[in-house]
This record gives sequence, C-alpha cells and structure tokens, in this order.
Amino acid sequence: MASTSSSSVSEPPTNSEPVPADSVQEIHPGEDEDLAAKPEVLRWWEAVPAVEKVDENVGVPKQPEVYKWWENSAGESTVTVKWKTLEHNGVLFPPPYEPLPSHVKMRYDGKELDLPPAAEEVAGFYAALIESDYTQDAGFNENFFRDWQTVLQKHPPRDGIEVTNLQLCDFRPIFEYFEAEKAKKKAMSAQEKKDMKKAIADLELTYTTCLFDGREEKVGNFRIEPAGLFRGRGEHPKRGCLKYRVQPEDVTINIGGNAPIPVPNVPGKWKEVIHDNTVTWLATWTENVNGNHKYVFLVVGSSLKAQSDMLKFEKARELKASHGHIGRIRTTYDVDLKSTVLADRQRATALCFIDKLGLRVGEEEHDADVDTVSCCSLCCVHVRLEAPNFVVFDIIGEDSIRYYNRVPVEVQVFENIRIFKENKSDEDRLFDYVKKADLNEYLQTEMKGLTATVFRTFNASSTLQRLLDENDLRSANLQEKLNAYNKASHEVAILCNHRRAVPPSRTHAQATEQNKLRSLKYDRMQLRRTLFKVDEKFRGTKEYMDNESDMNDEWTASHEEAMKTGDVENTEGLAEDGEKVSVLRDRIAEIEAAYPALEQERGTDADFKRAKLAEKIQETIGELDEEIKARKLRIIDRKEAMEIALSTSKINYFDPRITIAWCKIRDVPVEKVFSQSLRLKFAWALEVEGDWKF
DNA sequence: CTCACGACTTAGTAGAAGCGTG
DNA sequence: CACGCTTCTACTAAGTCGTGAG
Repeated sequence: MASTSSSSVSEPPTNSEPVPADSVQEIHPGEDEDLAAKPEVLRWWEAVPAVEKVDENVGVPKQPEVYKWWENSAGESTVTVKWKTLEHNGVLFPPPYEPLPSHVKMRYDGKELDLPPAAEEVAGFYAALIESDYTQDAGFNENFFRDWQTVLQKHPPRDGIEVTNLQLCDFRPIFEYFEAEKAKKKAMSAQEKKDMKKAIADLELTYTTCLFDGREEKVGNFRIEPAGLFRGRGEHPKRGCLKYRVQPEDVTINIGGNAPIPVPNVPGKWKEVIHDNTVTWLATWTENVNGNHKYVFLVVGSSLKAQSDMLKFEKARELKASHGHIGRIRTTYDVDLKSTVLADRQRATALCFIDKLGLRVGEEEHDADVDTVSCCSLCCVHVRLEAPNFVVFDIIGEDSIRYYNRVPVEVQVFENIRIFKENKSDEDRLFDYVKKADLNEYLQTEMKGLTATVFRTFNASSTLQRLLDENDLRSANLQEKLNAYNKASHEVAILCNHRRAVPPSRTHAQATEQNKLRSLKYDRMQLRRTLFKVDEKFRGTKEYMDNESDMNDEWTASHEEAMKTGDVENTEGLAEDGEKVSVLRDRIAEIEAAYPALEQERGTDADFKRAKLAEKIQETIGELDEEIKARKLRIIDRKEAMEIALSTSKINYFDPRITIAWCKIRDVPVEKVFSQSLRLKFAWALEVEGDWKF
C-alpha cells in the first residue's frame, strides 16, 4: 500500500543540479545555530526508545519508556498521573475597560448616546465589527442586540434615551475612533513599537513559563479570553451573544500541593484552587455563552503535548504495521457489508466511509446546537445514490464547512445505502443502528487503542508517504520539489476536507483574471460580428451563435469606455497578459483593419478576398476559444487551490518523520516546509534517518 | 447502562509579521 | 519606505473520546 520498501527509495540526489538563481537554496548559516542556541528545547525523546515496539504474542504495545512516572502499576482502571510537581503563576486577566474619550459618542436616532462604561464596552464590541460580515448576519445582530439591551437595562444611557431598535443605532463614531487608534499605533516609530512590545513581554514574563515536574515548560494560553461577542461559525444559534468578562471568581487553578498559590492580577479571589495531578491543565473556567469549559494548557511544543503527539502517530503506524491490522479490518468489514445482522451491516458501511473517505465519526447529538453532521449522524437526505454506483454526500461538516463528494463505491455499499434508506424519511438517521460509542468499542476489539480518528491520521499520513514516494525528483530544483510536496499535501487536504474562506485580497486577483477572460470574450464577440458582416451565412451557424454568456451590457459598456481612454491595461490588469494573447490581439487588429476596405468592394476578386478573410477570422476565433477555455480552467483550478487549507493536515495529520525523511532524501532544507513553530512542535522527529518510512 | 460532562485534539480565522517591489 | 501580498502565529471554536455520576 502506502509504503514502498526502503530499497526502492531513490538515492539522495546529488546536490550539484543547476538551481535557478532565484530559488534560494542556501540555508542561512545562523539558522542551525539558532536552533541549537535554544537550550529550552527539552530533548525528552533522547532518553527514550523512539519507536514503541509491539509484543508479537500478545498484541499489546509496551508502554514506551517516556517519563515512567505516569506509568501506573495499579492496572487499567486507574487514572493516569500526569505530573508530580507543578508550579505556575496562574493566568493573566485583561486590563479593566477603559472608557472612550468623552468626545466619542455613538448615535441613536441621530442623537448622541451617553453610555455608561459597561454598556459602552459592549457597543464597542459591535462597533469594531460593523464593516465585517458578522454584522450582515441577522442572527448575529439579533443575539447581540438582545444581550446589549440586557446590559443597557442595568446601565441605561445617562440621557434617558431608550434603545429599542438596532437600525437606529449608529456605531460609526466608535468604529472610526478605533480605526484612528489603529492608525496611530501603526504610525509609531520602530523604536516605540519595540518598547511597547518589550513592556508587554515584561508584564507577561511570569506567566509564560511554569515548572512542570521541575522542568521549565512554556504555558500556552495564559491570557484569559477577553470579553466580546461570540463568533460561532455558520448558523450557530448563539452567534453574536455577549461573552462576559472572566473574573478570578470564575477561574479554578490547578497547581502542585507544595507550590505557592498565585495571586490574580486583578482584584478578586480564585473560584477554587485544586491539586489534581491526573490532568494537565493549569487553570479552567466555564464560558457563559455555551457553558463550554476553557482550559489553560502547556504550549503545543511542550514535551507533554509532543509525547502524546508522537504516541498518536505510533498508534496510526501500528494500524498498518507488520500485523496487518488494517488489512484484516478491511477484509472484515468487506464481509460484514453483507451481514444479515442489520447493525453489523450498518457498522461495516459506516466504517467503510470513515476509512475510505476520511469522514469523522460524528457525535450523535450535541445539545441541539448547530446541525453539522458526519458519519454516525448522517441522515438520509445527506446521502444520495446515483446509478450505477455513485454516492453523493452533501453535508455541512465540522466548523460548518460543506462537504460535497460524489464517489464511486462498491456495489455492496451502494446496495446497502439503498436498503438503509428504505422506508425512511429525509431526516431519519441513515445508520440508525450505529452509535459512535458502539463503533469505537468495536474498533477496540480489532486493535487496542483504535478509534475512528486513528483512521484519519493513518490515511492522511500513509497517503502523503505514497504520494511523496511516487516522484523521485532527481533532477528537480528546489522550487519543483516544494511544488511536489505541496501537491501531495493538497491531495490529502482534499481527502480530509480542510477548507478555508478565501481572503478578500485574493478574490481581487480572481476578479482581475475574470476580467482578462471577459476581455477575451469581448474580442471574440467583435470578431463574430465582423465575420457575419463578411459573410451572412455564418450568422446562423451553431458554433458562432454563443453570445459569450457572462458578458452583460454594463460590463461591455465600461470595457469599451476603458478602451477608448486607452486605460484597459490599468483598470483590468491586462498589462501582463502573455505573448500568446498579444499575438492574437495583433491578428485581430489586422482583421479589423482589413475589413472596411472590403466592405464596398464587389466582384469575384472581392469574393475571394472575403472568403480568405472569413477563413482567417474563423481560425482566430478557434484560437481564442482555446485560450478562453484554458483560462476558464485555470481560474477554476486556482479558486479551488485557494479554498484548500494545507496547514491543518500538516499540523495534525502528517507524521512529521515522513516530511523530515523526505527533506533529507530530496535534499530540501526542513525550514522550507516546516515553520519555526512546527520545527518546535516536531523537534522530537528532527533526527530520524533519511530513509524513515511511515 | 446511559448519558452528560470533563479533558484534550483538531480546526478555521483574524491579524501580525515578513517580504519583495515600485 | 509605504504598499500589497503571502506566511505565520495566536486565538478560540468545535470536534472526539473516555469516564464517572446517577
């Protein structure tokens, strides 16, 4: 499957290939020293056998000898101990609200509104967003306004105005004040900025690290989340609700029994101080909007997190290792697809989706929140069948990201879906006999520690390995190598459905492309018209009927205006349009110039010339068509590429050793592929042999 | 034996930082 | 040296999964 034997791996290419001058290849000499100069990186993995060996006889993995203190001799049901000693300085609360200067007042129904600080603060949260998409959303607005009104009730405007209608609120004065403040900050000198940063760093210094079993470790999110408006994704029913300011009274501190208890940086007392060494968090509080728990943990690069990260990949590798777990599991579910027990058949089908399509397991129900779905929560509407063997998924998945996939499936899977959908309505569960817990319980029996998510890790990592192996890149330059890596990442990201919103700056570039395309279409239209004038007979022919669909009068008019003023290049970004197009444009100009002379001419000679011209026009239209088609495809391609988020799989699903080994074999500096923070996170993997395989 | 809850991982986004360029 | 674009990091929302209470 994914792995090829190491003997088939190409020799590392010699590094003598010609490299274009612009593709920077040298590693910055300071770079390595930089890493080495950071003694903070605890090399916990060195004390440890890197790979967890599996006992062949029992099939039970031995615990790796990392920090044996959390190994507990007392057997399986005992909770694990995560630390012996823990010292830290608690969390950092944001500074109290600072009222706006007295000249900054929002308006209500045209009149200035004199708000007490508490109400003004909430108005400010909204004001900051008035030019964003959030405030275009009725649900967001409704929730905000209701919560704000509650605050206003307690802290009414000092001038007695009653705020009853969001439409009458004008937050712009506050917004503009914020903008001005931002501009002021931006205009500060480099030194001032530096000083300010230093001051913040000093203030935060005591919070950034803790003593975890006596080792210094970095604390992750020690800053308490500031109050604000809840930015739930998609159609989250609570979007726009007011998230309260967190007080010491809300926060529970978890710390070693002998450690000094930190003092909050704002007035107040901790809700509680506990000494629970079975958990890894340093502090927790409950957020008011959804009642979710928030935790303060160590940073991702901490040894604690890194170890569990490594264990995750070891688990995924175990799935495919010599015992052939994955082969056996797949064979079993293939058989179970035909099981006479409906529950088994459903489970096998669900498992097939999780394995082959990378679906998440999908919780059954989370308190009527958003209706995002995944495998176990699939309803009949979400899955359509298309004969002969296609299944079409169209669902709103995690983070309200749409998952649309039309895939061919085995006959048995197709048949099963048909059966499961029988006599059910759209909103009924497709897998009504499968619960997430059952599925994971079943997986446990197949392999200890196996859960649905392991399939995602396993499939992402093994696919990456396979794709990278496909191309030895012997004669490629650095950029080509990086492109190959990104292409492989891209494919995995699609498998995992990792998507992102396209930032506005990019949509602008898209618009430029779109304009170039339209201007080509305009040329085509003009050519067609000339062709009809040269010879009426073409008017009726099918291939010249097309009216270049997306060209409306408005655009045509503005385009023609731009051409008159000679401003096409500037307004439509046509300047750097490539040689091919300029050759075509020259031809078009020739044609348009040739026609008027012919217009009044009659006789056989003229007919001949007309026929010749018509031929030339047809030819040119043909070439234009090709160019238009190519550009259309490129636009679609680029758009799709922009929507795919490559980082998520790199951070969470790719065993870093795959990438690092690839870098070594292909002679690519690791820092071209892993950013500083990823190199920190994956420090444990940076020393693998060149031919390491997932 | 459920199921709600607690803890921890996975996820997209906003904004800061970096960077080539006119 | 401001500008526009890309990349990186911080932030926090939204999942998963095991467990412990009832």
